[in-house]
Amino acid sequence: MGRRGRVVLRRIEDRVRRGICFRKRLAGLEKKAEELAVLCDAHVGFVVLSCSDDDRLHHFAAPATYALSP
Amino acid sequence: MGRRGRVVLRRIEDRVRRGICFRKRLAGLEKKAEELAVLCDAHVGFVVLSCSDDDRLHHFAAPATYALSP
DNA sequence: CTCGCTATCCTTAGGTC
DNA sequence: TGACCTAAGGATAGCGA
Repeated sequence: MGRRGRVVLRRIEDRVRRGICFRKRLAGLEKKAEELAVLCDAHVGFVVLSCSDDDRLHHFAAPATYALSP
Repeated sequence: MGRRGRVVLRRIEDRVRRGICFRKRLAGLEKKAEELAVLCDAHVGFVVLSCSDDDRLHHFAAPATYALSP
């Protein structure tokens, strides 16, 4: 189990595997974006347009932590 | 060395540490965004507005891999 | 298909220079 | 200040159910 090798930056040709990867990584990106917003006091927003999985537009926005101290 | 404990989702109060964390995580987010774009054939773009580090707007955009096969 | 598991790779906080 | 190093926590590909 687990990942076999290192990530190769290349389009995943298999449709099913690409779709699964898309959903998992989209969730991962949201988490990272939120962490950046909270930990580092920044507004973060992103848009993802799936071209060959669900052909949909996904978006996410996280406000910065309410500035308590400078 | 290495990280000491788990990441606590809370604004980092120390200005220097927050700034270092911001730059590292911004770079990490860019990498993740590009991987999502390439691996999963999606357009990805994001905007980050630093509220207390450099007070600047950072942006990033990655085009999907040119659709070779459906 | 979706969910949960986990070995494996990746990211990064804290440190040094 | 920035670049580099490393341990450790975190993300995730492949599977099983």
